[in-house]
Amino acid sequence: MLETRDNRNNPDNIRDSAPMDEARFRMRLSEMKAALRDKGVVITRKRAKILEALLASDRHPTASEIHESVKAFYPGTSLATIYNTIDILKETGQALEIEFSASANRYDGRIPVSHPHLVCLACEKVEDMDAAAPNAPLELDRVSQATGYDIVRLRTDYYGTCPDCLREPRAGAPNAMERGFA
Amino acid sequence: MLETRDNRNNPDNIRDSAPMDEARFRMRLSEMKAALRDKGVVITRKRAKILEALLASDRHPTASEIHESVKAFYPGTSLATIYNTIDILKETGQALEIEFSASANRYDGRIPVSHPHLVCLACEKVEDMDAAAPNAPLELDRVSQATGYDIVRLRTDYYGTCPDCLREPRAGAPNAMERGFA
DNA sequence: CAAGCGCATTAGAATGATTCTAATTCGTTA
DNA sequence: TAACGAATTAGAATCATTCTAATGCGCTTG
Repeated sequence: MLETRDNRNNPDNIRDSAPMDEARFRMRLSEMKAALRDKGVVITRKRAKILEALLASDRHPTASEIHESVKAFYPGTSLATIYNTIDILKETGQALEIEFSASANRYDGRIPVSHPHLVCLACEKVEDMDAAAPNAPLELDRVSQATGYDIVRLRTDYYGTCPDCLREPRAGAPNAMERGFA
Repeated sequence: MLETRDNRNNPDNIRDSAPMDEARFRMRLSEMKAALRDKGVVITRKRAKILEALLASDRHPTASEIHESVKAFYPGTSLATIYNTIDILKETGQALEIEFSASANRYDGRIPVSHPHLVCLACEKVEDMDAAAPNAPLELDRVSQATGYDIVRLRTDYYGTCPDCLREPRAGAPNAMERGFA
């Protein structure tokens, strides 16, 4: 019966923060490397670590978070290298940049096509939301048709307070909303 | 017959860059002033000019564009005052901030509830898109229900090249996409 | 194996939007 | 008119990101 599949009120139906399994991790990693090689970009050891750091984190990491991870293996690594590699990933469509003006940009290498995010204004967590929901390519086409623009990507993000922060509002820490994070 | 109303392929159906008429301008202006007064905020002459500058422009102006407008009337005005006033507008839900990390934030005082935008990566134009389309409050509720978040606003923006820029690509100017604008 | 070329990487300076600071001025009310 | 609090100011500070110019490293070719 249909009823058993109706789980619309189950948060897990639409929030997607599951850790990436080993198989998917490796698959995505070689996909990314292949895409870079196709562009004539050399996969150095540092660059490989950057890709891994990006994929390993379920936090939609910032450039400096990636930097920290990579420095654990290659202490001499410069932030500039992280930004350089991220630029290449963006150019090749292998990573998504989620821009913020009041805090550092976040990066998504796991799902490289436009998809919605949930952003917690209190703890600055960024989660994927139901990656399958809107069919991005279709949507880009539809809007291109309707507007005369040549639309290449879209951004759909929901801002609010996550369940964790609703449950235990941190008395201490200055909250992100006050600091203008959005 | 229905056919005459089917203008889905007409760009004007979904792009909304019409200038604001006098009546709507004045209505919105007093709405904003009322909202500020309710909060105990004094409407000084400078603040009034800031609100007007924000409403008068169909560009979704930056803070410094507003600053320039206001300085035409009150030359001594400081940028800090613009930012202060914008902050109050944000707090009272009277203006929307559209954040960019690679260029200045843009502000929308005309339609203060979440609605989609079209962003041209070449000329950095920001247009409203069919303001009526998704019912934001409803959508916030739906996503709150589904995720357990308390969602307070959403961002839906489409990035690409506008019809003008598709027609005449400017050979000279460094294009925004290359400069990382998004 | 040696030489040379070009990309990768680096440290640190530069940039630019935004926020902060501490002092001054303005508006309102008494 | 005095006095208080809010508004405003110039300029310094901040912070993520980009730029610069020099150095290093890995490949290829001879």
